[in-house]
Formats: sequence, C-alpha cells, structure tokens
Amino acid sequence: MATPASDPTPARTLLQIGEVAERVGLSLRTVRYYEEQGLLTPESRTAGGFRLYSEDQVDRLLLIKQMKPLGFTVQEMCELLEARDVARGADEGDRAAARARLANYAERAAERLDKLRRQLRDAQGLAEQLRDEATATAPGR
Amino acid sequence: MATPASDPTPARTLLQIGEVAERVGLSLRTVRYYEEQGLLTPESRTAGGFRLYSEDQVDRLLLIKQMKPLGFTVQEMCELLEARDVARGADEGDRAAARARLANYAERAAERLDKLRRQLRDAQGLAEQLRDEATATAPGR
DNA sequence: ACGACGATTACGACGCGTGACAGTTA
DNA sequence: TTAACTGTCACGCGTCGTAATCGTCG
Repeated sequence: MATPASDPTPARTLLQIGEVAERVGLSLRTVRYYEEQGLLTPESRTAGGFRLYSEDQVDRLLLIKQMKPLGFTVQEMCELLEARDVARGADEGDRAAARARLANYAERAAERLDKLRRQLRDAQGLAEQLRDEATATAPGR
Repeated sequence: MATPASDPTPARTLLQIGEVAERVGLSLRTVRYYEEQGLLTPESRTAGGFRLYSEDQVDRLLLIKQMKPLGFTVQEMCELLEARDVARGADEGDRAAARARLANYAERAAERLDKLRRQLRDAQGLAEQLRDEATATAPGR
C-alpha cells in the first residue's frame, strides 16, 4: 500500500531540481534554501550529487507554497511537516503525540485564517472606498 | 472651507505621539518610522519639538494599518495617500491626474484582494486537511 | 525641580530569500 | 561542448526593537 515492500525497484520518475522548481514555480535557490532549512530532503541523489525528487516531494513543495500565505515561518512549516510525517508513520506510539502537535498547528492555521478573513473584509471596504474616491466625478462638495 | 481663516484658534485636540500610538495600536517607533518614510507628518510640533497629531492623522494611521495586509509596501502607501490628498485638494487640474493614479492603486488593491481570496481558499482546504489528519483516529490504513 | 513623556541617533536582528562564483556532472 | 547542477559565502530588503543620551512639559 503506502509502503510497498514488495516493490524493490522504485520506477517512479525522479526529477532533478530544475524540473521541480519549474513545476512548482520556485527558483532553484529557493528549493535549496528550503532544504537547507529542513523542509524537504531530496529522495535521493545521483552518483554525482544531483538532487532527485519524487512526485510526492513536488506535492510537498506545493503544499509549502500554499502554507506561506497563512503566515507560517519556514521553521514552523518544518515542524508541522515533520509532525505530519510522524503522524503518518508506522510507530503507533509516536503517532498520538504527532497528531496532537498537528492539531496544534491546525488550530493556529484556523486562527490565521480568521485573521486573514478579517483583514480581507477590512481591505475590501478599503478598496471600494479607494475606487469611490478615484471615480467620484466631484467629491462631496 | 477646509482651512477656516476665520477660526484662528484650532481648538481641535492635538495628541502627542504616545496617545496616538496607543489608540492606533502601533509602537512609537513604528509611528516615527512611518513618518520617516513619508507616510504622515505630524500636523505640528510644540515649541520644544514634540510631535502633535490631529484626529485625522489618527484615522490615516488606522488606514495605513488596514492597508498593510493588502501587501502594499510603505512606499506604495505613501504614493497612494499622496495621490488621495491631491485628489481631495483644491487644484482642479491636478485632481484629475491624482484620481487616475488613485484608480490605478484601487485596481491593484482589487488584484491583491483576489489573490488574498484565492490564498484564503487554498489555505482553508489546507487547514481542514490538517485537522483531518490530526483527528483521524487511524489514517487510511 | 521633578517625573513622565518625547527627540534623535545609531546599531542590530529577524525572516526570506537572492546573487555570484568556481568547480562538477549529464 | 554545453547546459544543468553543486556547495559556499555573503549580501540585501523591510520592519521595526532597543538603548543611550538628552531635551521638554506641566
């Protein structure tokens, strides 16, 4: 299933960093930066050292990209993803704790969402107000 | 008019920076920083140099605070506010151009809004997903 | 003259990347 | 050969925090 021990040859296409960056819409530098910060490690490397990424990792990067607007720092995302990994892992004991941490992050995400929503409302009114002022043939005088 | 020459004593309460900062919810430092960047100049100063702000300027600061979430840089807000000032000003000729610029900013604000909305949607799904993973009694196994 | 408040200046730090470069690999 | 990739170091930007030192207000 998720971890097919019966399939020794991982024939899944592995991409190198350029492909990945292009697909996700990040620069090579940024992808390496994220790695440096512990956000994702390439699944493997070529003999020569080229990074090789799986499709899952591309998804992970996309996830990261979606998370940013929530105002999470790289470090937070790092911890969050790590918790998620554990929560999906095999170790029953660790999973509970990891899920708790995940819940914690989920809650924070929800808070950020609310904040975002409020900001959006404010900003919406503000944008309208701007438009009004811009298009008013003559101000209130 | 806007400048009542017949009222020599501007009895409007002027606040000094501490009051202003507290009301708006910014630090003194930030208020001074905004001034440094050209966002707002205190209406006047005491003989000794203390900054004095009008109520209008408090509003302006609140406006600025609401604008930030839209991703405008301080410089952009600076230009925007300046355009607004001119658009409200007396000079008929300048007003047209200023309103055009304002419209430009309004449009950009609208774009940012859309972007915000999209991000919000993404993030919303993401937060749910997180919650699901966190609360799942057992993952898909 | 006292205590709260403010001015100015300057150094620093955090978060998030972005070059630039010289060497290696495909 | 050429394009893509490597690691490393350092830099920049925006947004303030903080502290020192000194002046002002009532």
